[in-house]
Amino acid sequence: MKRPTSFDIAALAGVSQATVSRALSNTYPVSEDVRRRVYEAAAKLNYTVDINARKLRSKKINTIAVLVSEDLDSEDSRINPFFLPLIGSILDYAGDKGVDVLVSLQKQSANWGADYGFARRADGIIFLGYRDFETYKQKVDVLREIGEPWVVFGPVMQGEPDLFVGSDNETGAYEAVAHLIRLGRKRIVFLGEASERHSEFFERFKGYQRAHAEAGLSVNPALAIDCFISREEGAAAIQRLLDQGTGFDGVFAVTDLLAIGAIQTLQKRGLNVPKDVSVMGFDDLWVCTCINPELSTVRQDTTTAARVLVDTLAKLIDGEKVNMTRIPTRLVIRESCGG
Amino acid sequence: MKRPTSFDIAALAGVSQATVSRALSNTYPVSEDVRRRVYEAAAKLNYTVDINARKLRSKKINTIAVLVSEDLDSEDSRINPFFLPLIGSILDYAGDKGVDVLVSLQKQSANWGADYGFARRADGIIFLGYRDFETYKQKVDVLREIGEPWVVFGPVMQGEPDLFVGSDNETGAYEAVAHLIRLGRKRIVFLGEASERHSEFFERFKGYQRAHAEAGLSVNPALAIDCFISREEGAAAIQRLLDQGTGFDGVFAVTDLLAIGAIQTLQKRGLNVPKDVSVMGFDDLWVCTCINPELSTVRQDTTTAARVLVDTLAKLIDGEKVNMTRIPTRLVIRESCGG
DNA sequence: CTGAAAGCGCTTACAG
DNA sequence: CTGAAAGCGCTTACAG
Repeated sequence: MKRPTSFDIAALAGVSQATVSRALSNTYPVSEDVRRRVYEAAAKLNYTVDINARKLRSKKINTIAVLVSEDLDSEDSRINPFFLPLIGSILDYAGDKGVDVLVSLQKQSANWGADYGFARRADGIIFLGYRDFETYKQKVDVLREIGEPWVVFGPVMQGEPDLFVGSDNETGAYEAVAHLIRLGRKRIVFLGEASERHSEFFERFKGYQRAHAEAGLSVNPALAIDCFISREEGAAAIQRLLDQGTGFDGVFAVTDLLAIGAIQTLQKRGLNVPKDVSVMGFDDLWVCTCINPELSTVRQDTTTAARVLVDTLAKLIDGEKVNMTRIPTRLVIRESCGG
Repeated sequence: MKRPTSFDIAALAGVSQATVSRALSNTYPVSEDVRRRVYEAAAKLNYTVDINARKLRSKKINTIAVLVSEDLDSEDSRINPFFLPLIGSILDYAGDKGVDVLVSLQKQSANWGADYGFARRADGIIFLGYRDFETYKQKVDVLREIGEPWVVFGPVMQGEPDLFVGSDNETGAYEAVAHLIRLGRKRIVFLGEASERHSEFFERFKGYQRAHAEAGLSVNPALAIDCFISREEGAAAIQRLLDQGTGFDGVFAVTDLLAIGAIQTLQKRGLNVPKDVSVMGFDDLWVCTCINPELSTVRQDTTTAARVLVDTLAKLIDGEKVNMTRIPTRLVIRESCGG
């Protein structure tokens, strides 16, 4: 039983093949009577348009690729948990728009050739993942050369002054740290990488600085702990600090994962959170309300982010100009910071 | 600047277009000299094969669709967290095999037409998500009719005696409950749906029963609490039990999410886990080690599951026979069950 | 090992 | 609103 083609439908409906195509694609006016006959014939033969022929002929692919970079830090999950609801929302929103989504896990080891292949599987690419600037730059340069639209969530991309989709990291961090200061915390650890290689974290560091400056507090360099984003690194960093005897009464972590690692170490060392140390995270993973004490954090709005990413990419695909979009964050106060 | 075609490469390399195709697809022998010239020309023009033309002409799609059913229970995440590492592993493994993966979130509200469209976007479909049997049956019947291969992770599908890919739920549950009994627990709650509508949970109930039977213990029907899979439902169920005054000293939950909800309620009511009540989950989400006490659980092997799903689907696509596959689970003992 | 040619199943000007 | 016809960019018998 061969799969039916539009010619089979045409024969059954008593119209030309071209008319079948027009009726089924809803692009040209077709008489109501013909339309019904075509749909009935299609239903009877279980016919669906061959998507590959349509894509080839129309030159519209109607598919976006989501390239998620593998997260080698974490123990078992290969994708950083923050990106999971974001991917879910992208699937959701793209689904509503009738756009297919190809998802690919980008291994650190993989050469760019693999991604490059996406250039004709999708109209554009969304990059997700905590990669440093250099990694993105390489990939993005190739895409620029072949004229393939792309967008990254998170970092500010050099050489693309108008293109930014990400949270308002500076304000989010500022509000979080200002809250800790308001609670009376004076020696607040900054847990994360404060370098321009990861601009989203660097912006959070700037918010941390501004909150201190506005409160007339100086930033103690010994409290800025350079580490990446996993729970293990958060735990290890706090352990080091404790071992050194560096005193602190607050922790602002650039990810919830780091904050959770910090809390686990603090508790293991007999310290009370939030009594002895207030802890604040960033992201608002669903895990925040599973742990004890529940984690205060800066919520990133993944639903809005997904919409903005998909819409921005759609504009780029259509050759339109895009605007830099900073998505507002929201401070979520729970048990871990006391007060 | 128009995108180059195989004719452009042919002209540049001084061969026929057919030879370009053969050199680039690695399907027919081509002389080394010609091969090099073709690859050089392709590289120079940034050429990649048009995947849509290839798919149309060759009739090989080389793509699988992962259809994840939306999880309406949980507060924010749209996909049950258990499926996340499984999806990650599918992306990983399929990527290694050179197969594209189309991921789609299936809304409960959506009509089947949406999925049906996948029939020609992908060679086959992997279903993921906790849906009851009736929901799957409907979809699967259509696929059977149009001859599209599919596979579901979890439930035993009626009418497909040879097709099963899932964890060995009965044994996993048996081992978990037997462990609780060995610790001296005698009144163990079964938290989850013990009905054939969800065969994976029903199998876990059978394991719960067998562990009791082997220990010479009778199963108390008042301790089998019918509830679905979210944290909220787990919390509410335990609350009801406590309010009723039904005594218990152990909880076996069919998902970690339920177990976490149970622990939160127990602690809120002033009970100590594991001193007063031992709690055991199922899945081994990464969250298990974030909470306090860390959750004992039955680990489902998502890496193996992903391989088996992709390989089984590949066999079905090739028209081969498949075997029923029960993937072994592993009991992971942590703080929450004491002992 | 290579070339000339047919054709995969659609969409879309071009006419009417 | 509808039909006849061209053609999207490949793969793959068919010959040599």
